[in-house]
Amino acid sequence: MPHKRRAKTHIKMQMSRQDIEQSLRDKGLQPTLQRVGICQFVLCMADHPTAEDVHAWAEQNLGKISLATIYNTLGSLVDVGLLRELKFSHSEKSIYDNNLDEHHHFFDVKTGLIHDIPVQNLELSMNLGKPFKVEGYEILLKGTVKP
Amino acid sequence: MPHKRRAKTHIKMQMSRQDIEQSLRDKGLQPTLQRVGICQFVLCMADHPTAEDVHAWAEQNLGKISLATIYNTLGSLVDVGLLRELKFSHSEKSIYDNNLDEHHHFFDVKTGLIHDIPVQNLELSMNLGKPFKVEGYEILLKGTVKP
DNA sequence: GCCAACATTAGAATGATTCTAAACTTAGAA
DNA sequence: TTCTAAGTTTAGAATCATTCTAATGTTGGC
Ligand SMILES: [Mn+2]
Ligand SMILES: [Mn+2]
Ligand SMILES: [Zn+2]
Ligand SMILES: [Zn+2]
Repeated sequence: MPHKRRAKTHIKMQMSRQDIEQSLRDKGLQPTLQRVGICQFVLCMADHPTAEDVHAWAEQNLGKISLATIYNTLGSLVDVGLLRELKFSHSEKSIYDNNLDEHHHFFDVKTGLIHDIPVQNLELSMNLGKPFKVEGYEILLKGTVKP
Repeated sequence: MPHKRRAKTHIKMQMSRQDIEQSLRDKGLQPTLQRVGICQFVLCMADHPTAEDVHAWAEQNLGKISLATIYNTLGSLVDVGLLRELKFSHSEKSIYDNNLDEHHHFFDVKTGLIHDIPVQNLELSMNLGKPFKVEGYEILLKGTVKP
């Protein structure tokens, strides 16, 4: 049964430039200007952005930057585990998730926005045949969110 | 709570050529040779095939056929509700589902196969904040299936 | 048989993402 | 410092599933 109390929701990590540079070094990535800039957005400000979103922000805030760099950087961040890559049926674009806690998602069909749902807020019970060995599951809720 | 008894699983509809032709007419689609052939596979034999799978079967069993026809036909079948189109995160390709009952899916990480899970076999309870109005959900289980 | 509507087709176009190969930049070592 | 190798960025080409285009073929009712 789900908890009665509302679970504390993921709070966006507030990181200084130095924190970001250190995180990158810790993961074996050089803290280049482009990477640090992209991280500021993708780790601290953005909410499930697409590569296109990241590129738009970067062009606006860091000056001209190649789309290849956006993809390279997002790919590296995913590889070292600072970011997750998700794909949903309603779009062909990947979205990047800075919430590293295990969680599910809610798709707002009106706005197209994705909201995080903490695992504690959902409970799944299953009754499958013996042959099925479940190792994990993803739940995508769909609906609308009140203003 | 999930039922104790195992739900009867979706049985693949066995349709004669005539049945298929009638279904197509009923939906306002001309029962062309290509369409009927594709339906034989995609409605009666296949299990979550990709467009590529359908094309391979069709080339093999119907003779030369354009990929565009495969996509056109699958699209029409989806439009009239004889088929569903699904996309999963683990692949960029759409898969087509002839199970029209509401159901969830199990992804076998070893074989890459998708299995249907009747809705009665899963029960989801949720405890979300007031602003969320849930209109539906998709559950994707992942794991392996015993031989 | 004739025609308009509908289908099929080859190949071009699209769009997200990845690759290529050249030009930069960086971190150390000397 | 200077040098160099490794790592990074970049423009543009390539990839791949899917959609579009526009020409050709087929059908069903008259
Ligand atoms: Mn990736
Ligand atoms: Mn489609
Ligand atoms: Zn998330
Ligand atoms: Zn299915």
